[in-house]
Amino acid sequence: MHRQFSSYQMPEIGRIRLDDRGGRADESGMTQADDHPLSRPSSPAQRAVHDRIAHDLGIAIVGGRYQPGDILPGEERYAAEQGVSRTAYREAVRVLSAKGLVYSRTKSGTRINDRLRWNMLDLDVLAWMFEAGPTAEFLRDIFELRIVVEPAAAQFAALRRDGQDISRMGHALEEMRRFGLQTAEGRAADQSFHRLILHATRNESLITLATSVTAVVAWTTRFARDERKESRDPMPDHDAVFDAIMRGEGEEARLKMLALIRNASTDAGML
Amino acid sequence: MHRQFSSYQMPEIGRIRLDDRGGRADESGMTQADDHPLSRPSSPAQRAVHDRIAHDLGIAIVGGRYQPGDILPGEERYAAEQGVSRTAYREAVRVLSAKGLVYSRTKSGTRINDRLRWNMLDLDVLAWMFEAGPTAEFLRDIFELRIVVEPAAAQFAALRRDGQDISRMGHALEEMRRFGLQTAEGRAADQSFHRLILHATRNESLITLATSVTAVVAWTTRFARDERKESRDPMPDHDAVFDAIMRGEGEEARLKMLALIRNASTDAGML
DNA sequence: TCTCTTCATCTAGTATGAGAAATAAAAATG
DNA sequence: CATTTTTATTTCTCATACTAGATGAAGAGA
Repeated sequence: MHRQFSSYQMPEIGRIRLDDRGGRADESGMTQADDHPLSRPSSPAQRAVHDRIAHDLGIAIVGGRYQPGDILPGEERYAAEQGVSRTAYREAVRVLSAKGLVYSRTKSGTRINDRLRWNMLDLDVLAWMFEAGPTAEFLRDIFELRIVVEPAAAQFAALRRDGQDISRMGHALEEMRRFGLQTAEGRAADQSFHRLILHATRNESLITLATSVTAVVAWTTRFARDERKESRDPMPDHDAVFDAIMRGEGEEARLKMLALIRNASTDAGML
Repeated sequence: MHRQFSSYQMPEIGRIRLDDRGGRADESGMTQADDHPLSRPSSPAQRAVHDRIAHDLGIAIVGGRYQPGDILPGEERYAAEQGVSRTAYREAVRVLSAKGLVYSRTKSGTRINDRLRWNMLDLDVLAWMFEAGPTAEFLRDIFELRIVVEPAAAQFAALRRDGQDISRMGHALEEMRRFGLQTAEGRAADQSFHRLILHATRNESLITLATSVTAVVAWTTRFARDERKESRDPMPDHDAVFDAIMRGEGEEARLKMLALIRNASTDAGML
């Protein structure tokens, strides 16, 4: 047999996942260049065992090494083979079950659920998909979702933003203009701008959804960056969105954001 | 002190939650009147202990009895007070953690996460919100999301549906027309129609999202039903959506679906 | 007095064994 | 052949012991 699932073969991406959980609260989109992804005060130096197991199994499942209908190894067996306790394994299975990936019954064992039951928008599931090697369909699905969600968010933001939202967005765009997307500060400002739009929608479920979607987009574009030397100047698109939101023009904000995403996606090679 | 969280005070709604997990696969939206919500073959007669604990704590959290930043009772203490084992309690906490509701650290205890980290689109979280007594903002958020998602789904469906999709949708509409929304068969046909549209989008993340949204909508309208004796005839709206999808007119399908939802929502008293 | 270090303490995490409950499959019964 | 009973297997639950790491307070040093 082979040795182990070993999630440590992809350290770069693996680390990204951790950034999203357990950071400090981040208030609401200030633009300080706090972008050290590793600046967490004191994460448990080595991940908990049950967490590592869930990670390994999660990748194996979304990566297709287990198919829907397959049954996971029994508790005794897995614990013995992997040298962990049944407790840790069971807790890992509970996590997977909570995300809809598997379903446990006595006597039958725990089976992989049908993909329709998977919680595709869960941040961990998305991260696992990404680590397992995202399929073209997966990426297409997410980018389509982005095209659905972000323009709608801009529309709601245009109708509900207050003065503070406007001023913060303006500040983010200023910084973005000043530093450019080649610098970390510039990219942080870009992220802030989009986060501020989300915040201005006053819709928590929309925020949750968009957070997942933009995470995948960020992971994707992080590697697609710098393919062409100089891509299109992003500022006019952003200014147009900001202008529409500021003036409270919902439909216009939606269309401008749609244009922004279309341009950004084609520049990144997607779409 | 009070006795226990006791999720059994709301039997009707509590049972709804169970229907979504662990049913048979359901292939893809056939119209047979299989709508007995209680027809599951052999669910564990009484729910697992860790599941009940997760349920109780989940409701307590989303219902605001614990605020973000609060810490849950320690393992020893909770186990002693509630008469369960530490194991069961820990597994429940793992579930909540997997859904983003809490975050555990040694010595600090497990704290309630900021709402931004909650997995608002998780079916269980949504169900708990609903059981805890959905706030007006929560319902507004979900209905807004529905208005964003379902028209977009119709648009994609119009571009990607195949002959089988069309024929199934047509059949569903026939049954819906035949039985009407006053009967269980008619409502099942209605659900099938919407599910078939989702299926035709060929986008799994969209399907996952819409599944959550429509679940909440269904729970809501289940109680708002029959307020007015005879509401508007739903068939013309449905026929219009179907027609646009059949002809492959994406933008038209989007607009017709938007109209359908608007009408249904106003009839149900929402919006 | 202040700062840094050390250390006791508290809590979640891991491990193990033993048994209960559920259920799929086999066997017995009509 | 249908139905019921038994059997075997697997998850589920509990109890207990121990580990590890974060926290805060006591103590040492400036």
